[in-house]
Amino acid sequence: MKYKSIKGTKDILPDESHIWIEVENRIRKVMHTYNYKEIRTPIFEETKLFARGIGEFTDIVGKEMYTFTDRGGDSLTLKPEVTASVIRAYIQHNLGEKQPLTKVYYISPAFRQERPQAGRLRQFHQFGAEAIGSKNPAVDAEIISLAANIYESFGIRDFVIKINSVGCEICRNEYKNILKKFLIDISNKLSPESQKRIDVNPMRVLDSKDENDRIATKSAPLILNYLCNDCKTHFAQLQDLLSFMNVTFEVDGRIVRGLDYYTKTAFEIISTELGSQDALAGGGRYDLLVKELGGKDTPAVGFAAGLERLLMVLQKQNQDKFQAPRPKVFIAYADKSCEKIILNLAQKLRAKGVPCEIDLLNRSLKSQMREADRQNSDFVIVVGENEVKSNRLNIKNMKTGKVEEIDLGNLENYFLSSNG
RNA sequence: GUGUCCAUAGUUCAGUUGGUUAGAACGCCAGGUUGUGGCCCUGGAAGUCGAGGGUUCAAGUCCCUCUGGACACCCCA
Repeated sequence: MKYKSIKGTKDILPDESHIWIEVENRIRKVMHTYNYKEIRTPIFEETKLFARGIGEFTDIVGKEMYTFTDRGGDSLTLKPEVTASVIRAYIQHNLGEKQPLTKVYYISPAFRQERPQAGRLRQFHQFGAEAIGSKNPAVDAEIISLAANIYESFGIRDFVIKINSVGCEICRNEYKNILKKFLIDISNKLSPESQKRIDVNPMRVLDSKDENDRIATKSAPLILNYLCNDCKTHFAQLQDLLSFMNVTFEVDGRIVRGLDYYTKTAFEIISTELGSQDALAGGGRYDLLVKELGGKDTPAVGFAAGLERLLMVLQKQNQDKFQAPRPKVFIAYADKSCEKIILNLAQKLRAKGVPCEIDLLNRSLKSQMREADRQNSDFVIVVGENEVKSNRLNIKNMKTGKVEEIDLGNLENYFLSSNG
């Protein structure tokens, strides 16, 4: 085997592509019930866009981006997440001038150069939504409910919604200093990894998976107790609204998002079914990003979710059987001389939108029947001398085994009526 | 980037302390007398044993390097 797909990438083969198509369509359907419209942005952007948008010192920008120089000497990057691109498009096309609130969603590949593991690929797929233009906590609530609704629409119930507020520029910085002091005092009890993080990103220490870190930070100050009045009210209102909307959630003061641009609301949807990579979706409010990227000061909320992780949960729960496309009719020939006739019949049916298949390998009738069975087609028509002479066709129902005889002229009608 | 385990037909796997032409199941192909699938029966095709190097009379089996995969850390979707 000479050529192989790149490490951490996967082919979606014909046997499974229909599942992706169906899942994507269902996601679209829920998005549309909330009146979000699809936006499609290029898979690569100027490197600076992500460095600026996501944050120079995040892991994503620091070590995970697929960055290259094109022949013109420009530094380009395969998008590691989609929000920055969406906001770029929002600003570039002045979407905010057309209407005060822009509600968009996306289903898109994303790229990060990490070591692959369960639920993590180098090219993976995200779906998500962004509502740009309102600071109303009702939008936060809508985004969270939208994300949750997508999972529910697939019959998935084994997930937990965790929400937090990471404050704004003012109260977060004050809190960070208080937290730093606390962490420095107990730093000898922390893991080496966490010790390094005290300066760079102290809030991340609270989110550590290390058992000892968890114990050591049990009495750590949580940001929820240090929010300014504005952030505090916003968070209280959000909880109130979610309760009114019958969205079940947990408040978790330790949630920190990996991207720098979040303000106020941060949330995660965690699967209780998956392994180590159990985050189905994450999101929150990012009131500073639009301005940061050169637009007007515009508040926004959004979420991003992993398509592969949704598929993993679906597979684990064996929730849904997605039907693959299949031919309704298989038209076989009894002998090769009838090939032209079956081509013609297939042509007629296809023109009417009836999916059908014929043999293209000069196979025996037995083989054709086997093929029809394997293709899971509903009906088989065998064309031979008899049919040509009588102008009548036998239609075999493959489920019941019964055969019905019709006039050749009624062929299309037969499949367009209740049988079709 | 770090760690652990792994790599043999299309797929899932056997393959003894190194020893002849590397096996099975499923799948695939063809048949089982006239023009009808599934079940069953018979036969067939199919492997550079991940790649490269080394040890040996002899390597799928032992050693090294690389590549890829699985899982975990880090981080995230």
